[in-house]
Amino acid sequence: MSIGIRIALNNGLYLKDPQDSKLGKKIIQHSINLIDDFGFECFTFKKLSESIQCTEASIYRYFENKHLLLLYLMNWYWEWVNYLISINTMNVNDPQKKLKIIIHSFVFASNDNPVVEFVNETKLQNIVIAEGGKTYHTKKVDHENSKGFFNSYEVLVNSLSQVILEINPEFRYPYALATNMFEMTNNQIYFAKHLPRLTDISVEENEVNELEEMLNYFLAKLLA
Amino acid sequence: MSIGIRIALNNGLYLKDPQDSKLGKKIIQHSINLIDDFGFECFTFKKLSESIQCTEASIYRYFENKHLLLLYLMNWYWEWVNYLISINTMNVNDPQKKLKIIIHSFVFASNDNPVVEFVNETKLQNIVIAEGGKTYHTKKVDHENSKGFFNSYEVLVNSLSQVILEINPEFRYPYALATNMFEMTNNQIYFAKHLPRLTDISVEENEVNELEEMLNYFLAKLLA
DNA sequence: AAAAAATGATAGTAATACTATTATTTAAAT
DNA sequence: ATTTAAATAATAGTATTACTATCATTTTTT
Repeated sequence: MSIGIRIALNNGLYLKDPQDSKLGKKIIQHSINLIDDFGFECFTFKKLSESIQCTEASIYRYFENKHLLLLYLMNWYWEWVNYLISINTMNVNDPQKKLKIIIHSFVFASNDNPVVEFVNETKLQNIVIAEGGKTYHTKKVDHENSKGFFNSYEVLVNSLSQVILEINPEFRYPYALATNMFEMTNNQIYFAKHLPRLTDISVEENEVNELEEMLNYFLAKLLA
Repeated sequence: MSIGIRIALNNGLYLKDPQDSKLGKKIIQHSINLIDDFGFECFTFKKLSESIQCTEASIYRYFENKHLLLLYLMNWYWEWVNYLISINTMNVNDPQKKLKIIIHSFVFASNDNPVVEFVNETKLQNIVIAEGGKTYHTKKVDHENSKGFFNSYEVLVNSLSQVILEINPEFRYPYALATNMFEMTNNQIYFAKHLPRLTDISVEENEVNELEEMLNYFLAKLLA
């Protein structure tokens, strides 16, 4: 019955694949709602179980803890953006065009037609913006990295860095620049909403045109 | 007996000024050690009180909770960098030179001679890098911003953005660029240490020369 | 020496982050 | 359709966290 794609994720992220069951999908759906509404600190498996109307123990059969659930959501997002980029740049050869498409893909990732019915991409992007950094700012980062929990992000960064080098093979910091474009996107949207003195752009109602323009402006100067 | 400067901080950050007493200074000193060693998530006032050999209740007389203590430390850092920048750029008129000095000041903030004996600047910078974002990625950010808890960061960003405009008055995003230089600094140091595929630079033993070079490279291109 | 301020000692509570066990329901295989 | 297996519910329990409260004692200031 389901028409959507299935996002392939590192299976060390979960104990039981949430995409395989009704309850699993509800866990993803409701956790996205709750984290978006109340923030990751306030989010608990108890509240999630109340929201879903299941028991706490059932959730623990899918995810070891809330940190890994967040990392699962981040991986979902990274894979989703990878997917958008790959379908949008298919058959595009001009690297300048590719660059513009990549930027557009991740800046507007939340506006694209949702492909998986239990994931609200808009809310997911809000979570990436507000909570994403917490997945790797942990003492466990090295251990989790060794398990490949950040591979999807690295793939994303790698795609962008390749295009950067196609445009300017002399550019000395393709990975740093690629990473920075992603991080800057999240930061600037967040600052526009909460600490506006730290940015020049405004983001009203998730209208991110100004941000896209700024990223293109930065990249044009850097890669000239 | 104390020779150092006294860092002036927003008094809403604490219940009782830790700079005013022996115990207060110990709280700052030991919290820096503990957060650096074990991470902010593992850090509790219980562990802090054991480390200091005081009671938990005493710590609560200084700080409402560990989040505000972290925000206090961040503010300390921002003020410290503001101080470094202002003394290092005193009597410097050439904006290009000022820019270089500002960059050097915050990239090497931890290497400067410590001025306050109970604050280990190297460890504090590690905390800023690894935990800093957690201070504003909270549901309370708007409320705390309205109390001025991010003013010191805004002052920092403002100083840099003014120099950016002096160099290139046409540059369209001075605040975003300034903010991004600070955020990028922290991110790239962190990635070099933990997720090296996300960057091009290496940082061994807090040796950040490559980072400084990269920031200058980015800024030169952007402000040309 | 008296008063005020700071800290210690102790206790207690609600919430968090789990783990464990057994019962019941649902789905799959034969 | 029946048996078996898998998933979930129901319930209970524990150690830790993040506090708050009270009163005694020590230290500092006047």
